Amino acid sequence: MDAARKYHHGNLKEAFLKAARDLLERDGLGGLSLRKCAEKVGVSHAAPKNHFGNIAGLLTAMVTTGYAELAVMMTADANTNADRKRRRDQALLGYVAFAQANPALYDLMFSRDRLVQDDPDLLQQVRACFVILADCSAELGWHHGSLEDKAGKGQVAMWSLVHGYAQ
Amino acid sequence: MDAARKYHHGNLKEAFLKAARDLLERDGLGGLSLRKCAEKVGVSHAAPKNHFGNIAGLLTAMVTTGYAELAVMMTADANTNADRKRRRDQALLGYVAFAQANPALYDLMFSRDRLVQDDPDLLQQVRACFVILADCSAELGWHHGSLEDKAGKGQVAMWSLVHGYAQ
DNA sequence: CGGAAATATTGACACTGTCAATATGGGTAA
DNA sequence: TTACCCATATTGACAGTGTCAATATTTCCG
Repeated sequence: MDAARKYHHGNLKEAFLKAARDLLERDGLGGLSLRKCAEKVGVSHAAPKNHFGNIAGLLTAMVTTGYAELAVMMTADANTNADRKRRRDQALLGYVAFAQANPALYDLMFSRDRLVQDDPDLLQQVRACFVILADCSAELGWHHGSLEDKAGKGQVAMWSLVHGYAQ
Repeated sequence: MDAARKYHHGNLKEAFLKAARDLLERDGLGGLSLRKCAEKVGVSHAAPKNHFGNIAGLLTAMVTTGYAELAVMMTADANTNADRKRRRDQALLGYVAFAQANPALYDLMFSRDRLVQDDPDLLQQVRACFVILADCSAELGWHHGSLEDKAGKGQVAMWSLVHGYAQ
């Protein structure tokens, strides 16, 4: 059976994520609703219940893919033979580029409410992005002070800077 | 006539702002609605229309008062005879203290949607807070480079740092 | 082949923001 | 004082939302 036509109507989960992403960037968060997604996909309004539970689940899943894409954009040069400084610049520029390319999604990624904050998949992707930024700050000589400083304040400061700049 | 009993039911605008603030911190942004505010104040559900237009207007007015309070907390020591470093620390600590004391409101203050971004009162209060942070960064010797750097990058970096830390 | 489980639909419900029409009362000019 | 105007508040209605229970449909597997 075609992987895109599993079950009754295909891979509804990914279809919903794509529809939600389109609606988000086109009409903003205010123009995004479960029912509009369902109509766009061509299923009934209660279909997403099985896959996401509630709208927070859908938004959380979408944001999780956003963090995955962010990590990709920050590590585009990771496997090239560019030097460390070049890779660090790529990471920071990739971060800002992602925020500019997906403004509505980026805002949603930092929305306290509306998301399932303790979702395991979400936390995993967030940590992955944090690690990348951690490597950046480690290469900047910000790790003066204790090891705890290096593992904490440095990366927090790095994320704060680039996040504030992007915002 | 008593200032608190103007018109039919008193100063409804401030009453709504207070009710909205209470609901926001108690139940979060998801538990805040125009109708709940109206019920809490004791008026009909369409009463806020005259004062705020729509819910974005109410949230914007509430956020505007939030920025005003933030400025107050950042300048608590402004008129004392504390030295510059002391005042700068107070500003940054006041910023973080405000964010911790009003988490839901603080999140809302950085919400792109839901607010009327070009509201004149809001912009004025935001600029006031920005100026305070600008003074902080100016005292830190971050103004290397051109004057434009001093007036731009420095303050942006300062706000980014403290905002990211608070978040 | 047949039951079990996953998946999707239907219908309903409470709740939301918004609007038009209407009512109410204060301020003010005659 | 009186009559009018306008700011303010209420009522009723509407479309849209998320969510749930009950039901139907399809796929999977023994």
